[in-house]
This record gives sequence, structure tokens and C-alpha cells, in this order.
Amino acid sequence: MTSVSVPEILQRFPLFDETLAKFIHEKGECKIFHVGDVLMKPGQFFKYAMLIVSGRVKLFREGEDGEEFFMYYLETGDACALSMLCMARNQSSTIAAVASEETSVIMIPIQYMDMLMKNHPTWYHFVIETYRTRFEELLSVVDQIAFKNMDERLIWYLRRQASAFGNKLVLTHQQIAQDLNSSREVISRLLKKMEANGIILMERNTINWLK
Amino acid sequence: MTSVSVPEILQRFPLFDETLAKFIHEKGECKIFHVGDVLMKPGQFFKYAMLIVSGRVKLFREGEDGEEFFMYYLETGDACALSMLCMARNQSSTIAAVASEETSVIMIPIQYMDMLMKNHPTWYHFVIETYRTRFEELLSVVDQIAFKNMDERLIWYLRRQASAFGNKLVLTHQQIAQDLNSSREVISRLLKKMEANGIILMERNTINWLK
DNA sequence: CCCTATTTGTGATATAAGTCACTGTATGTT
DNA sequence: AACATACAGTGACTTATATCACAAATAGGG
Repeated sequence: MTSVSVPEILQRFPLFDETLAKFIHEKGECKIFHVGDVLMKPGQFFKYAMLIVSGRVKLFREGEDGEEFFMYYLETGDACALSMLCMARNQSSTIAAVASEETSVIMIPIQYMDMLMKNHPTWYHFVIETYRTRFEELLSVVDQIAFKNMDERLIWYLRRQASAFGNKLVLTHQQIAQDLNSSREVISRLLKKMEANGIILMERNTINWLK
Repeated sequence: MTSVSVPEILQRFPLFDETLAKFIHEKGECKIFHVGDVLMKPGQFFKYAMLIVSGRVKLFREGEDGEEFFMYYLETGDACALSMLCMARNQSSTIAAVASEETSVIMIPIQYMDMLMKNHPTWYHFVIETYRTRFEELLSVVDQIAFKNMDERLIWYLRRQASAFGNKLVLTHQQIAQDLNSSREVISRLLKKMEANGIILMERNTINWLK
């Protein structure tokens, strides 16, 4: 079981103070996930709070018959809000998390949560900030699906992908359709329009975001 | 400026301890909102954390050109998660809250938040629980609009209304359409099907939820 | 280089939902 | 009773999206 060094913890999580970093260094287990590895899946109980040291994790909701719906990415310095709301709770449908890059994660056993909150103000601020960020992100997701058509949602989606992975997006139309819970043909047609409008440039397996 | 008594605070918010209740009794301002009064609106800054002592508040998202989208109700014992994530933050589009009954609210000035979190474990547990609940509620909302058709969403909506207000729902089709960001005709037609299926019984201005 | 699997393009059609235009039906007011 | 107003019902039509059935293009392995 490797462990992340105190300086690296402080670098990745600037809100933490030294004693907190030391504690996490001591008690946190570091785990590496490879592309496609599952960090969480619906119906699972939490045993750890998860902090992302490096890499990227894709969070998505699963529908009753296997549909998917992309929500957001967690990246360096983020934490999984749900893993912190842990408290067991076994909801039939919850969230799935899959590594979309090689990702290293600090796993802090649940049993320390209350103590951390009580004794480490910087931890508590970090947790609050985590909730706030995720909450706002979720609200944006609601806005998109409640008020926007697929063309606008697609643009929003690609913009977010580009800000995570850069302007050269390695994605098939099929994958995009899956993330938006739409169908490939619809996405293909909308992409063609976007290309005609000079927003993107398509190649096989990749979309170049021009903007 | 009236104030809520310590026993009543303890009764409405069972997670609180006595000293916390006393503090809130001292520093919290009690305010009454009448039906239709606006508690929060998009673009507004927060000066208080809001605790619902009695009544009911409707939270909804507003679209760019005035569309609405119902999210959830806050009722006795709930708190407004957003008012607690306050931290200023002026997002262009945020959430709106309107009293749907006569509602009494304890308003706790922001300046006490950090102290409460640090010194009152029962407050901190309450806040975490508030986040968790709202987060899950939001996830359910996402599920509905991401994966379900209007007929299923309508049923879900009516079920939630019924569990808040009882089985006799005083609602026009127009209001429902607004909450679901749909149109009256669509809702009317779906309701007729539901009535044919024996799920509801319609009268003018009211829908009787049979179940 | 050929073969195959994957990805993408495209027309035809189906379905859900939104819009328009109008009618009918209660309800309350003067 | 006559009227105005809000609410509800309904057919015709439009639009967005989904689905189906292919064809074409591309990449990679043997």
C-alpha cells in the first residue's frame, strides 16, 4: 500500500494545512486506477472518502435499463462528494464513476470522517467547497436537460470535454450519443451542422474543437 | 423581530442540541412569508442561512427566457442548502424560492456560519444531512428528465405533490405544465389518459390522486 | 494487399412533444 | 340573466428526436 507524500498532498490540495496533510499521509491509502477501471458503481456502499491526486474520473448516472448520462469529471484536487456523504445509504440507483485516464486516488477510511471534520478546519472548508462545486455543477446539468435542445447540449458537452482534454477530442459519435443519452445518428447530423458552421472539424475518431 | 422559542426549535429540528437551539433562539431572526412571497431569486446574494420552521417553500430553476422548472419543496425541519453554501458567488442563473404556504423561517446571519460549524457538532451534522438530502433529490430530478418521458415525469410529479399536500391537489393544468416546463395541452392529454387508467380523478382546478 | 470490424453518412419513417386555433364549460360578477 | 374570465378539451399541424435500414469510408491485422 503506497502513500502520497506530504508535500504532494499540499500541492494537490492547497486548502489543506500541514497537520491535515500529515494525517492523510498516514492514514490514507493510495490507489492507482487505470483507464476504464470502476471506482464506484450503483448500489455500492462506501468505505472510503476519495481524493483525486492526479488523472480524471468520469461520473455518470445510469438509467434503469443501462442507459448512461454523463454528469461531470473529477480531476486533480477534487473529491468525490458522494463518497463523503457516504453514511451507508443504499439507494437503488446512484452514480457510477470510471477512470478516464490513469488516476491516482487517496482513499480515507470512513471512520476518520467525523474526527477530521471536528478537528481540522481546513478539511471542513474543503468538504464544504466540494459540495458547493458539485451542487452547482448538478444545477447546470439540470438546466441543460430541462431547457435546452440537443444542439445546444452538444455544444456545451464538447466545450466541457475540450476544457478537460484539450481541443483535440478523441471521441466517436457513438460515445457522445451515449453520454448525452441520445442516438448516434442524431449526434452525427448535429456535428455535421456544427462543422458547416465552423465550430468544429471532424476526423475519424476525433473532433477538433475550434474556439 | 420575533424569535422562535427554544422548545419549538428543538421540536422542529430534532438533530439540534440545547445550546445550539439557544444560540439560534438568540441570534436567529424569525420571518413570516405569505403565499407567493419570494425568499430567494436568481442573482441574489445570501445574507442568511434559512431554516424552515413551518410551512412550505417551492424551489425551482429559471431558464434564460423565464421558463420554470420545479425542483423540490422545503418543509418543516429543512434548510436551504444553497443559503448555506452561500459564500457570495454571483452566478447568473441560480435558483428561485417562493412560499407555497404561509411559512415561518429562521434566518441566521452568515457571519455565524463558521463558528457554528466549528463549535456545534449537531449543527455540522445537520448541515451535512441537508446537503446529502438535496444532492440526492437533485440526482432524482436529473434521472427523471434524462431518462423518462413526460407521462412518467407527470406521474412522479403528482406523486410528490400528493405526498406534500395530500391527495386532493389544487392545481391547474397550466401550473403543472409550467412546473414541468411543458405545455398545457400536452399535460391535459396525458392527464386524461391517467384518468382513464384510474390513477387520478379530475375536477376543475383539482386533481384527485387515487393511490 | 485483402478482409473485416469499426466508424460515419444518409434517406425514410415513427414517435413524442410543442404549437395553433378554436370550442366548450364552469365560475363569479354586475 | 347576461357577461366576462379562467379553465379545460380537441383536431390539425410542426418540429425535434429516435429508429431502421442501409451504404460508404477508414483503419488495422494477417
